[in-house]
Amino acid sequence: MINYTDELRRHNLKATPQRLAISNALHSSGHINIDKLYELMLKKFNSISLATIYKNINLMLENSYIQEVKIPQNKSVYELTKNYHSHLVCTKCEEVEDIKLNMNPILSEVNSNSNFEISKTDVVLSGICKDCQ
Amino acid sequence: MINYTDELRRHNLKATPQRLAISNALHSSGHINIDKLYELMLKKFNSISLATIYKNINLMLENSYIQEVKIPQNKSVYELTKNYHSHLVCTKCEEVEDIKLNMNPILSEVNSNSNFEISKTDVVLSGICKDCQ
DNA sequence: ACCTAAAGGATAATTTTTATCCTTTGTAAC
DNA sequence: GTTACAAAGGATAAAAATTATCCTTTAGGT
Repeated sequence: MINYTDELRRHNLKATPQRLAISNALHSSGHINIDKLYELMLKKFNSISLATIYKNINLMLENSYIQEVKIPQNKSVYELTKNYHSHLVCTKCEEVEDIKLNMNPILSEVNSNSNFEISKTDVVLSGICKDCQ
Repeated sequence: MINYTDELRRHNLKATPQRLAISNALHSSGHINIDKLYELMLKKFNSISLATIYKNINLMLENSYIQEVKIPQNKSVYELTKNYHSHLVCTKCEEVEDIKLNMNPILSEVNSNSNFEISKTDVVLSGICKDCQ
């Protein structure tokens, strides 16, 4: 149970109990979608409003406290902002895991093929995870 | 104005005027979201229903006639199914373009780092396109 | 030309997300 | 520790996005 008070404040977010709980849910799940997050939060705060979830997710996104990961053929999941990484998605159990990949080969390939100035790369690799094989 | 009758039938889709028009809109725009597609279609069929757009997009996706591309911080766009490729998204003009990239460096990196069996890769590179620089 | 399953249009219903409004609370200043 | 106030939470309405329903029309095989 990590205390995210300072981390929230560093992103200009007041450290409310709901936000601390959301932070911990994101941390322990790694990646979670809105519905599952709401379910989890209801266990801690039996009267938390779905609007609170949405308002916080949006504010946390704006302040770069969290990131959205768009999953092919599925709902978006959210994660605490970390160093740059890519994602592996298991199409069977739907788990999402982080993976650090070297983007240089791709970036240099784009440079030589086009005049595009890349500022961000989003890579999602789908397949079957170790446990599901 | 390409005739997509056969191509539709090859994907078990009846060649209706609406579907032929959607096919051409996808072809000429390259990538388009639901709203813009609906706008375009209204110009051809002044009484086309938005439900028709949704029903067709979903059926075309199921039959792999088209593909969805999830754009970071934006709405999904749709494209006619083509050979595998990645996407460049301009964060200024929002245009999406295809780019052929060699995924082998990434795939072999995943192989050596994990036991994940990759079946699909989705790569979206965001930045500023040639025209917007 | 005929038949029938499938598609289109209109619209209702659902689902998802955002806005509103009032009460409560985190936090900075004293 | 108290106070003050902007900001956050909860309840709920509203809006936006997507899907379902139902009846009419039509594509495409016979």
